[in-house]
Amino acid sequence: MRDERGLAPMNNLYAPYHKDVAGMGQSLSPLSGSGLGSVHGSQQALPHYAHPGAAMPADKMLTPTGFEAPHPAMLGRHGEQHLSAPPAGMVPLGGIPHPPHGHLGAQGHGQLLGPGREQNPAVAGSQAGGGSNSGQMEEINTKEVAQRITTELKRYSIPQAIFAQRVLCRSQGTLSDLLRNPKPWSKLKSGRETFRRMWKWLQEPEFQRMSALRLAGERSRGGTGRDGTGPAPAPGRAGVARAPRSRAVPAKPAGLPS
DNA sequence: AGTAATAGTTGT
DNA sequence: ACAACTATTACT
Repeated sequence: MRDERGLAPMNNLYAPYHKDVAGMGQSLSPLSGSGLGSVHGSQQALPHYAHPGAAMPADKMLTPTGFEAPHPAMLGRHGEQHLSAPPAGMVPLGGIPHPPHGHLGAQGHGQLLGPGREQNPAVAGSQAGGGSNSGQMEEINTKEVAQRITTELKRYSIPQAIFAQRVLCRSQGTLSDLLRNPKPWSKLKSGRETFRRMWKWLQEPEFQRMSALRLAGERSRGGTGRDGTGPAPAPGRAGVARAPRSRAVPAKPAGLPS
């Protein structure tokens, strides 16, 4: 019985467009009054992606004017081990983004992290006081990130295996371990990459997050009946040759290996 | 049955 | 030594 948080398993698809999970408990953003509200509601203050001058009208949101390169799922899932300095100047990276709307407490009771092995410097809570560190990533509070990822995954019913493979390019076991036993940033060496990806994912807008999941995990079973993922005569290795820039949702690149 | 968690092992 | 993978087990 180690169940935490009363999750309402009403959502099957990772679609952000949850009608409104009203009745779900408190995890739902309170402001979801307007249909679109819910989408951004979850997003804690979106940093506007640092866009000076150019405002980002809603109708233009499809064009990620800000970043398109730093995408794990987009860059192919092969060699990723080496992170080459992420595009600087984007996410504000702040201590811990506590959602202003407060959907925190999703669980209701205390965190499950308690046990003991927590040597994390009390970094959390550095939110007040103009902590906006614009600039590159500083240290990520792995504990917090892990917690948030766990929550979000549950919220959308995204299996670890999917998230791990699609977004982090890791295996399920690895993710599970990382989420349950996050090592302090200072103690991480190369594992930072993975956490960075998680962080990055959290920072993305809904549709983009889902895109990442769907991009690589296009596993439609039946449904429209048309999808080249069926037979897939062994794509072999490459096959990741998609257009560099797709307008609006890239749709589906191709079947997914693995 | 599906998903999450753990163990044990391997590669860098 | 760290990070991650696979396989296995446990739980829902």
